[in-house]
Amino acid sequence: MAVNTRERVRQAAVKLFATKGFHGTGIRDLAQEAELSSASLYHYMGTKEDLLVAIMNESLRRLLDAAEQATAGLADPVSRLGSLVALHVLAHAIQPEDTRVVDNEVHALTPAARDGVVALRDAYERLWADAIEDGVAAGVFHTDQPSVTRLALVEMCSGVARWYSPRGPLGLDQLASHYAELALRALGCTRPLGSAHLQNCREVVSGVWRVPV
Amino acid sequence: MAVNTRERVRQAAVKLFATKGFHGTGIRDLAQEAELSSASLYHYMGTKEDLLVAIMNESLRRLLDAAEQATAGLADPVSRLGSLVALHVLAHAIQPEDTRVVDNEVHALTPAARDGVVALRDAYERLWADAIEDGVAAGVFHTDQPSVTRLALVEMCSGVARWYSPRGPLGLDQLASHYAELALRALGCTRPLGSAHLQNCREVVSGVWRVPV
Amino acid sequence: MAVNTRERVRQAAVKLFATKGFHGTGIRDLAQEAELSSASLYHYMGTKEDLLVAIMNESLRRLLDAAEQATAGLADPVSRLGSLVALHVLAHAIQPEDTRVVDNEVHALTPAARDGVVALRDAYERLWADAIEDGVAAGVFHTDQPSVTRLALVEMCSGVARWYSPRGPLGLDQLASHYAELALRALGCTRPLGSAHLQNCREVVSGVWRVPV
Amino acid sequence: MAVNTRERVRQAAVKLFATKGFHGTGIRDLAQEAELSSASLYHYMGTKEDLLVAIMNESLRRLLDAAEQATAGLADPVSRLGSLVALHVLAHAIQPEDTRVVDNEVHALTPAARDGVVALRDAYERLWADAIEDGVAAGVFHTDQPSVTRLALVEMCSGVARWYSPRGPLGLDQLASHYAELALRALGCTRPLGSAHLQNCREVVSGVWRVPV
DNA sequence: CATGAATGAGTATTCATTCAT
DNA sequence: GATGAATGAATACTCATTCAT
Repeated sequence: MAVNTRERVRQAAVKLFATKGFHGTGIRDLAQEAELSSASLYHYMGTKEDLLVAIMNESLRRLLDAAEQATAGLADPVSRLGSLVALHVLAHAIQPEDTRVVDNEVHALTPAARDGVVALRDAYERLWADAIEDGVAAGVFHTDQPSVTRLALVEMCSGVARWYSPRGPLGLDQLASHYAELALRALGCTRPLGSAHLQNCREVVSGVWRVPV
Repeated sequence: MAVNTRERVRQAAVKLFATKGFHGTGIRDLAQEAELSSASLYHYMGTKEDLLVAIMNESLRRLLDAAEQATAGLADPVSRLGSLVALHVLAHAIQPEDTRVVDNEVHALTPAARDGVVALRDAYERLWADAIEDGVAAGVFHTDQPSVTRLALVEMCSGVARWYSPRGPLGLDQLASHYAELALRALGCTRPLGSAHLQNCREVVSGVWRVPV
Repeated sequence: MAVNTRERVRQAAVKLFATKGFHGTGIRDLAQEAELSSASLYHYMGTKEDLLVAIMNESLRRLLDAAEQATAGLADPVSRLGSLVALHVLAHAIQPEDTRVVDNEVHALTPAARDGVVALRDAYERLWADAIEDGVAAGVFHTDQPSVTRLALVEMCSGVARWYSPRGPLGLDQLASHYAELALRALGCTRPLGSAHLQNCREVVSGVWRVPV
Repeated sequence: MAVNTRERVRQAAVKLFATKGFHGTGIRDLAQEAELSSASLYHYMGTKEDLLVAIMNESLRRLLDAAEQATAGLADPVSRLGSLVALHVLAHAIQPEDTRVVDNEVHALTPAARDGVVALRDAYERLWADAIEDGVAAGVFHTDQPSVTRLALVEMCSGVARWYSPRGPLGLDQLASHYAELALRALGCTRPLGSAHLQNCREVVSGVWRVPV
């Protein structure tokens, strides 16, 4: 019971923080969404900011874990970067609210909390940076500003959380492979992402977020 | 004098809305930033939301005007899309705060105000969509999901407002041409944006935002 | 407990609205009078205007109920009008604050709320109008402007709330019968109100306002 | 010019204080109604309360003057009381806003200012009290509570300001003589007010308020 | 004469949070 | 577990008033 309630609170918070922003969400909004009194809410959370920090850390932790799983054992930079893109896109497509909270509400964090979030984010982006740098070194990627390119590609993929709808005509597979193609092309690479890698990403996502994908 | 004060209020609002969000910015924060008492603030604005609406509409209006100027008379889809990318990137690099407000605070708008903002945004994206569709029809761009591609590219370029610093090593020219290259490559086009078009974009930006670029 | 507190808030509001007017009464005055913090006040009320509306509707509702009870079954216009006068005067003498709020603060109401109050008021005055018209038709009252006369008499009786003090020399019985005499005389009727009817009014008042009279 | 403007400010204040109450009327409302900037307002008045005090004192002063003129030289209590009633009613019918301010906004006065207003009011009511007491002594009026009766009659007549409209079917003459009849009847006196006295009241009112009546 | 600018104190209302029950 | 009650501090915004120009 308690576990479920705690989860309901978390989901209410994710939904509202994503929709109205952290500062735009009142504790009473949260209570209503979670179908609890506002006093009861405090059995399942610390402060409002604790809730935000937990959401952000968990979301980023999962993304990082998933990215590590998806690229574990991949030597080829094209496969690695393509997998990172596909995974990122899939994650943002199936968890758009969590993602938007992570992307948009950093400013609401206390400096201390922000440091932890930024550290996770940096670790995650390191995976992208390594893949790109390795690809450039291997001559399969072509860019004279690898960092700028990395930032551009990550932002491109994160944007998915702002518009993708599972009820639209575009399937997750198409979406992910389309983005992988865009990214690899932008890196000057014509080879597409192998469908085995895409399939692998789906499985990782499915496991990490415990959702059928 | 009054004109200057009004402008100071606007700039304070842009800075704080971009940094702390609309709901995270108090009227007292605004007053302090504008070096006014909070009561005096109300000589220069309507409500806090009026200020937000004005900022958003002006910013989008300028972006749309600039985009129309930059592409006016360009028949070639490659030049048009490249110019849109360069212009978008330049605008986001020199006005990152305005831009972040427009991108992140739509949720804080009243439905009525939101409609106006969305209409401007749609008009702007129409320019991108036309350029991409024309390029595909002309066989110079290759994508089987033009709308998705458009969204991906716009998001990629908007991301600039979140990390670019004019004090960093990367110049505006390099930035813009790099993004134009990424975008054109992603569209399966190897031809780069001509430097004359880039120069034209700089001039348009310089005129519309009245800033030397 | 909660019920008592709610009632305490209501009484504080009645007292202050009557004494200083609705707009002259601050939420802090209310809180102080009710011995609550101003934030706590909002557990027991909606807005300040909600409080005013509730006070007005309840007061008028009671007056209307009492008037209907006091005249129920009375066929004789002299008894009916005399009873209405006595009842009105008694109500205004024992509830002067509620009454003054109803009489003086209509201008502070939102149009929507005003409509409801005016409807109750009209229903109440209808009772007076009927009694007067019936008396004129029966030849026991003499006035060629029944509506004007009704307004004059109601205002005359309402005035009691502005000056009567239970600590003064005049008892409630004397007060009520004196006004009944004034009213009946003004209507050209020499027959006084029977003491049984006066007694009946006292009982109705006592029941409706739950106060020994 | 200045004199006219000052008068315009006074009239704006009377209108708004009567309609929305003193505390419900803002200095900006006043400025708008007087077609002046709120700063300019202060050339023509002291504080907002000064304006209220002036309005009240002038209104009461005029009423007192008029009452003294109307009854000067009248020995007969019936004529005196009838004239007071007629005059009061006429004054309230043609100056309903001034009157409502006087009647309803006493609570908004500082104690010091209130004393002056109450003194004028007492002097005025003294005229009524004398006429009633003289009539009782002379055996033409019959009431065992002269003070209560006086209060009742004054309130009855003041009520006119709350409902009378010059655009309605009832003329001023009819109104005044109807009220005189009601009052005299209530005092147990069957003799009506002579039409010469009514005419005299009209002339006094016309002179004191400088309005054709 | 007139007013734009300015403000300290005030407005009603909501905030996140605690705690006794 | 759950919540009604409670509140100090904050919210956006308005007040009556002054004053330099």
